[in-house]
Amino acid sequence: MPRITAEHEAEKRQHILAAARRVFVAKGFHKASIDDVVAESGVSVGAIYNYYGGKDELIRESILAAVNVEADAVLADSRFAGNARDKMERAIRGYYDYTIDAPGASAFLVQCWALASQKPLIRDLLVRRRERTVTVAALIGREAVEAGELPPDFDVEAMARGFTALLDGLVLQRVEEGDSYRRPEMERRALAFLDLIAPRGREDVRQ
Amino acid sequence: MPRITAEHEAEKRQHILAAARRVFVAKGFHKASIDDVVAESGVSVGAIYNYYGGKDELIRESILAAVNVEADAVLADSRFAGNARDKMERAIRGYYDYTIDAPGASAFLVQCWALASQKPLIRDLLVRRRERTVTVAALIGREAVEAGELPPDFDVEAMARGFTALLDGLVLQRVEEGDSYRRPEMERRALAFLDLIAPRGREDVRQ
DNA sequence: ACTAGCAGAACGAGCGCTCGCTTTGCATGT
DNA sequence: ACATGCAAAGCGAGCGCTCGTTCTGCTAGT
Repeated sequence: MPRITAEHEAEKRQHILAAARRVFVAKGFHKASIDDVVAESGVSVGAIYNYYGGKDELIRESILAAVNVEADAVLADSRFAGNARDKMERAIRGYYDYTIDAPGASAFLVQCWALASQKPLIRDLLVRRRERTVTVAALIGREAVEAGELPPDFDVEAMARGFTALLDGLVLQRVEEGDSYRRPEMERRALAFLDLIAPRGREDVRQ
Repeated sequence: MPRITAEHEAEKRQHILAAARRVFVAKGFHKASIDDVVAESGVSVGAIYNYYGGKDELIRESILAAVNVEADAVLADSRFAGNARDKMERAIRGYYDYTIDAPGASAFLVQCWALASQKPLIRDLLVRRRERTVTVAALIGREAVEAGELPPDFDVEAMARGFTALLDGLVLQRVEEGDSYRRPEMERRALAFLDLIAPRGREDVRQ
């Protein structure tokens, strides 16, 4: 006779995981201790080990959750209609919302990249994350080629990967800037690039 | 009566630091232990503590050295002559040489970014590193504006920061790709972007 | 003989995790 | 309605281990 329903269990797991995430953001994966999670969550050590196998599992689960949230956001935004320029702009704003503006999201991601060198499992997670965003960017690029907004022999795949590099690079700048970060200024960095590629209000850029 | 000369001392410091760097790359700053540095360098714990104040100092010094090496490379390349496109291309290739291709350089940098959230001192180092590369990129951009290769009201500063974001984003992709990394393919990602901005062999792109 | 330089044993702090005990609240018998 | 039993859930002191750092004694150059 279980005293807590499955839904209660899921809630508690969520509670612990959220606390762990906050600790990871504040201290980094390695410096964060289980005691920190205890203090942040208000749940005892023993209880935490009832719900999760250990620190490693907390790390893995928190990364998985973060990547999935981001993926949902990307997919939702990719259904947006418009020309390539509009779509790109929307993709950029979506990225800002979920990965740069969201509290701790950038700091958390950077921790993940640091772990990726040592833990192949986490590296794979990040690779899959990238493939997803590259896919969306490439889709937009191919549409632009078909619409004549880009030359037909244009290397869409390479451009798409370069574009995601730009977005991730802004995550790093977000971390570097810390409290002095201001979103409008940072948005301009991606949009200035967009202006070079497809200036606002122009349909056919070349040919 | 010192039995080793100052030059010998500098050599030994270098030897220890190089070993420490290799360990940091392989295991990350936190997982790396002094014992690992002992094993890698062949120098005993006691000796290491004769030359360095502790692990933190080893970390700080190794970061400082890495940033300085990179800075020298950037400055050397910025003296190159040519149009904006050629300069950008050269800057990209220089970045590949020193920060993406060089063994462990990417993995090391990513570790630094992860530390930056927790250690303001390291964050400052990275910020100064960025200002340097942004300065070079902005210089090229301003020249392009003056030469009529870019419109006069173009936001050079924002573009320069976006450009460094792109380069740093490729560092992350380098880490994600691990052994499957191939330089030519990755070069195309930055160059495809360049093609959008200033196609090869065209002097005046707009107006 | 003396001391700079080095080696590695020893130390203490801090960590993840276990384990035995306590608390909680539902199922059941009355 | 209430008391009782009992398993699930929670708790936190403590164990074992790793790590950064210190210390003590040895070696070898002068």
